[in-house]
Amino acid sequence: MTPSSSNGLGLKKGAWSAHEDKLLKDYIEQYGEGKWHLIPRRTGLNRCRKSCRLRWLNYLRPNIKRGDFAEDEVDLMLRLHQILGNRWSLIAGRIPGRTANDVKNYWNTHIQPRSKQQKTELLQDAPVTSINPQPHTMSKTQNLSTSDKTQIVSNGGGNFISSSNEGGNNNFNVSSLSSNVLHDDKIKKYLDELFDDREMEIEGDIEWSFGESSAQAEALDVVDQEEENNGFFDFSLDEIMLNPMDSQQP
DNA sequence: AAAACCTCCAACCGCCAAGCG
DNA sequence: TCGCTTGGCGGTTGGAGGTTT
Repeated sequence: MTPSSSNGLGLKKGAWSAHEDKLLKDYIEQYGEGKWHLIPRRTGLNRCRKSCRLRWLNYLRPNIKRGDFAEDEVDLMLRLHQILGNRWSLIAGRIPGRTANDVKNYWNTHIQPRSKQQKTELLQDAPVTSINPQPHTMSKTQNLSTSDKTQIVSNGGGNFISSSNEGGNNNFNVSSLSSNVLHDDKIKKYLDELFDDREMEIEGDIEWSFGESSAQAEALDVVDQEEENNGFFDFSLDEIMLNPMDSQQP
């Protein structure tokens, strides 16, 4: 990535100049976000649509917070990552003023190295005992409405989700969310399905929509409530650091 | 003072899903 | 149904600037 280099199509790459920033900012203030493919044509910017979009989202957009992450922001990030994994855009949508790129960069530079180091030390100290997850069954079409008797509980050692749909056979449970069982493909698949389901509008009172930032916040308020009621997040930062979901990454 | 090394983060890349004709 | 376009995302890169030797 050399500054002011260009690709085969003659599009400029590398760092943005103040003039380019102004062109992009002026355009979006006039026409709004979206229609990224029109921006180079209308502004004369010699940049691809992706580059324009990224520059706006990560740098030019108003209310973007700069500088170090505050302790509460890091805390929130860790908790959300515990639930969502590397879904940086969802995590960022929950941390005001921070972009997905910010969150991802912070995680990769500050948290990941530390957690890996701790994990290595842990492995040296004691052998890891693999915990087999409880068998679970779950339908992709399972109704996750509030009428379900869904319980999220913590037992101190590990964090458990359990649920029972009294009317049907859709019983499932996940044990030790924050433990090494996350290596297990079945559990990972389950979590993927779980969150995929939650991203859809679910029959009932909860509207899970991760499309817009405000909606994301609303969706995750449910998680906050469960935290308050059930102590789902009753674990310390150090515990989280020992059990990151970075194991999900290939 | 300067070379080597390290850290941070802006930007790029490739992939995927949705929308549309 | 298929192929194309577009928007969006996560992973990765590499240059700039800071720190250490």
